[in-house]
Amino acid sequence: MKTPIAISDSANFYVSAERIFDPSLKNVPVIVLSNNDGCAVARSDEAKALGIKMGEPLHLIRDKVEAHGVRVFSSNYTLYGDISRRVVEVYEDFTPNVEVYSIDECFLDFGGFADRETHARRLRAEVLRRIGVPVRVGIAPTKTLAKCANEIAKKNPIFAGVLDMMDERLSDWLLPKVPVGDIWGIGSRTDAKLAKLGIRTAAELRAMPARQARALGTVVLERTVLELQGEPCLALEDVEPQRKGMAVTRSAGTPMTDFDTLFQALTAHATRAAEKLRRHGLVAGTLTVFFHTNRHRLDRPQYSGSRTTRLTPMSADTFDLVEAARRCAKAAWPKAQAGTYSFTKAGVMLDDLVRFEDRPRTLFDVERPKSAALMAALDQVNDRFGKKTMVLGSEGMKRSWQLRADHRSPRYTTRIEDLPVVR
DNA sequence: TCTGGGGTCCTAGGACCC
DNA sequence: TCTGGGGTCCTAGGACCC
Repeated sequence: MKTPIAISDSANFYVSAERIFDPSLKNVPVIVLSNNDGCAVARSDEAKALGIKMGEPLHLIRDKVEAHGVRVFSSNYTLYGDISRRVVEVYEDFTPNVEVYSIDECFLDFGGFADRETHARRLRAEVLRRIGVPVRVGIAPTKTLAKCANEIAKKNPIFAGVLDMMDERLSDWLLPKVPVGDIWGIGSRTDAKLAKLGIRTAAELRAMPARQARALGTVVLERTVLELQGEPCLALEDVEPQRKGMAVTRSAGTPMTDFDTLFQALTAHATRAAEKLRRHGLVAGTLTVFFHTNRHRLDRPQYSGSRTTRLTPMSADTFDLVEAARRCAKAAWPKAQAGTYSFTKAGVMLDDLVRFEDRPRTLFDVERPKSAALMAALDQVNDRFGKKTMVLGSEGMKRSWQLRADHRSPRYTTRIEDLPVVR
């Protein structure tokens, strides 16, 4: 039998977290707002019952909030992070392998337990007893099916928070009742495409040939179909991956119409981004700046600008990042139509992150990676080891050149004379 | 002058997730 | 008037190289 995978998620997590410390919040409508207090991002069941939607702007629900005495909170991510870690500790008592998927969701290796449902119910009771947060558990042979099971358990109180869908007869019976848009990985765009083909349920998507799925969407949709068929394409990742990028983005309180104002905002974002990098002990290899007009105002002229630049050397230095952001902003700024647009959102994104201690110590100017000498070196490597080989190992090398397989792979520094190690 | 195959790199943007 | 922020992965197209 295939290894059972469980996913456990907390119900209305931010609200549940707030309720731990304030019993007066029980059984009353509660919402938690997004960063700038703009939208409702978590709602208690009572708030949902009032028709408050996920992501709904606060200003559109003011009347409801006042009429029903909805308790409103700004988000407190420090608190939620702490609660989340404590919930994970409980999970770790119930399974050897935990993948922390998000602040309120974990995939759990449920292999080797004879009575999975009882095990899940015990886990559920223990999280509630020790932390005070209600969770729901879905179990299935693949992550996508486990998410389905979790979703079904969430919507149907009859399951009392646990659904084990390892038995195929059970998924055969349930998947026709799951709207295709509820499946993990199917967003609104794909949902619309599938609707045109008359595919409305998880069971119907499961029946789609993998090739057709790939043609209609991408490899992602193909994997979703295979996972629905019970073939695992997504492994349990129980080691925390090195993060690949980070971003600092904000909506502007007052729209920005001139370059200096935009650059002022971007300077603040780049400064915060540099601090964030250093806090995590990282340096970045790539910086991207973007800005765009208000997407909710289609009656006004729209513009979105973005520009990416390489940071050489890789850096977490505020000055370097601000300078790079300035270059990018200038390049993306709509000079010809200056004054036409008012920008309401801007951000700085950093990619190709590596730990500070792993940063390449450059002995030659990587601004000119295509210098004749480097190209000659690459050719020489290719001649020697065949076209496929580009990544040079690091054993016994003397630093002189930097080579890599592609722009995302790690860099290696070596001398042409010392090329024996090739992978 | 035209014709190529086989690559990498870079950029921009789409789609989805929580 | 006010409508989030921070991530991941994938694809396409052009520039450029030999």
